[in-house]
Amino acid sequence: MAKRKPTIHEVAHLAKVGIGTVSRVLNNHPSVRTETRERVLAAMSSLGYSPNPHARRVAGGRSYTISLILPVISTEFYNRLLEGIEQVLSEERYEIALFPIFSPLRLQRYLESRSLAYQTDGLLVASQGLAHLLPNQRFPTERPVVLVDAHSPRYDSAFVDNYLGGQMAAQHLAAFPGELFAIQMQEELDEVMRNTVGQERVAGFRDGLARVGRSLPDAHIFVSRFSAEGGRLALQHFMRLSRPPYNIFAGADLLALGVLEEAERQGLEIGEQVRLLGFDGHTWTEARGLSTLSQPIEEMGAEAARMLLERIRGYKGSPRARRFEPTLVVRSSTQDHTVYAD
Amino acid sequence: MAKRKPTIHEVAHLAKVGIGTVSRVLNNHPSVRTETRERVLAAMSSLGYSPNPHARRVAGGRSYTISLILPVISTEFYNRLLEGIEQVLSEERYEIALFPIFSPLRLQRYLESRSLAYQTDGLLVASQGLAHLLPNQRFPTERPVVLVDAHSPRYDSAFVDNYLGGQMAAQHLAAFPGELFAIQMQEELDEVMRNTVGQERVAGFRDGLARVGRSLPDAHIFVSRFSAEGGRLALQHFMRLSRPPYNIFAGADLLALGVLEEAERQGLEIGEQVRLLGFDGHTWTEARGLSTLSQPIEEMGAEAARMLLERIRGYKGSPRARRFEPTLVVRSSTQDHTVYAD
DNA sequence: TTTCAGGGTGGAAACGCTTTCTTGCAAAAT
DNA sequence: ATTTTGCAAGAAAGCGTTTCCACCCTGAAA
Repeated sequence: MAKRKPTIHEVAHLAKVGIGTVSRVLNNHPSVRTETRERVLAAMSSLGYSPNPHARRVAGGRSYTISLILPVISTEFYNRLLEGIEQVLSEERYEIALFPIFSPLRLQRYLESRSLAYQTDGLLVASQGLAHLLPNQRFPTERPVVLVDAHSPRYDSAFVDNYLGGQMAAQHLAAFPGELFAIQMQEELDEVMRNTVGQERVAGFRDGLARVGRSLPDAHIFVSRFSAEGGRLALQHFMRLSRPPYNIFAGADLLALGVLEEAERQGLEIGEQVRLLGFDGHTWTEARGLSTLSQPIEEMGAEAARMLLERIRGYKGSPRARRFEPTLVVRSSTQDHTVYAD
Repeated sequence: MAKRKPTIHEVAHLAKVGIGTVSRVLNNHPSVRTETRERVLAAMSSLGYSPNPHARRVAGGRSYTISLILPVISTEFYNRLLEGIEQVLSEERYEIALFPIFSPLRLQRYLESRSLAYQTDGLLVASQGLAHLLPNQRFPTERPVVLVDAHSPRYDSAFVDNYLGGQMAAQHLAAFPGELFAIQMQEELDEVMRNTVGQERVAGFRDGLARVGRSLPDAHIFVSRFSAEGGRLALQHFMRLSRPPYNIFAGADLLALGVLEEAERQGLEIGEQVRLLGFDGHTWTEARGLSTLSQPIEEMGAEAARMLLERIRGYKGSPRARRFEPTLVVRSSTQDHTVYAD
């Protein structure tokens, strides 16, 4: 029992070819006849074979695995990001090893050079404040590093312009009658987990409002942890401050969800007494009729993955920064039925 | 540039020994003379040598890595669990590869037999409903599997008795005057993410109350997502139902934190008008004076890790179940200053 | 018909280690 | 003095891959 995993030799034997040919099939080498390739692939799947990444690394210098370091907050966002990354990498038969940052301590472990995180072919880092923590702002590795949803002059990066998103929110919401409000994601207390995304979005909102002659009083900004319940508390808070209609920019779709829930509880009509704009563009927003600033999360992840692959393959240029812009998606939560001068 | 890393051969040559001896030094093999060992160590540090982990894994036939599959909810709990597991494994030169379940889709990928998760020496699975999803309730691997914070007759497991914890909460809180309330963690809608922990705790609470002749009306159970804000909403809800004092069993410390925050906002005194008992025993509860049912999370993780190591080393016995019990920690949140008959 | 090019393939060597086998040698036992 | 024991350490055989070289074809060019 406990039969060992099949090796390339067993595949070769079953397919009646040499091990060299099996290896060529594994690596998509062009000079393998289609008929041979198929026989080998059939043998592989019949044996349940998968190559040993460590042996690949020893022999060829590549393990066909990359590391993704990411925080464990805001899971829907990271889930989509992962999806985008995986899309690109799986086409190239790359695997992803995840390094979720559960705590500052755990992060420190990841940053030690002997960590498993550095034993792969490259690093994808999805954490804002992370680069700033490192000595010389560099990760302790010779292998390529690409930042995603973050920015640094040292490394390739792909990120969304959150400030711009805030401005777009301002432009959209300022057109409606009624007072303006914002819900901002609380910044983590810990330096290590620092995440300024919420700040950037609200700053853009405030500045965007200023540009059209409106101002956002500090009292109209509700700071909340990242949860739907936070959105509910925010609406309760706003209701104590003033009367409808409320024009609310929620710093994230999840916060907006709480506003929707609480509005329903309070009997406020969405699109009339409460105009609500989220941020993220998660799929469920469509069903809920929630207007939102849609981020191209998957594309951002895919682009980061592509840049990393290029680096792994030897590209040596200076760091590239790919900026993505959110898109305003208007739904019923900011489309009321009354008509006013336009 | 990029001079190649020194290998075991160069170390052996410099220290004037064979490569076998260098390897023995690396692996703390006892039969190396102290004098020889020191010569080898000196050679290593003078060359800046560090062993190639991939080569070790290929040659040794082991990956010196185990997989930990876990959900990404309730991060403090899992952080502590990880800590306990790592404690044991790092002593044995083992690394942990994490497989966080971000979504049902991602879980399905982990369960496919060709996943990276199965490229390691063993599996540690910290997810309640997971075993039930599998064909024949077995993971598609010949490697050893141990469940932690979960239970199944098929595999070794280490878990905390949540129902008992609920009963202990009942016994403690029923002694105080005033009405009784509970906050229960919402079950995930998704079958895959199913987590009955919240249910078990509240069920124990209800049954424990029944035993002493008290009952817990359904209206006194507030079901909330897992967030501090959920606790705040819960207290608001209870305040609408009845007057102080409130005796509240929060299904998790994080929910209790929200109750603390909201009580402060509402001017209710903890320990007097609000008696509050959490569940988990996280470290911050001490500073906040929160009574709680402390779970031996680290020990549970450590025990699971030990069982897995034994299996990896060839232990063949039938599945073992290790049950842990929570401990009641009484602090000021359930120690009021008034005196009544005891 | 012969020569040549080049695609397709098998197998040996290499990657950097661990592990087993073997030998050398000194101390203990006969 | 001879045999036995056991520890230390070198040599060599793997581990599961990639890569390179040599060889065999087949078909086009001469």
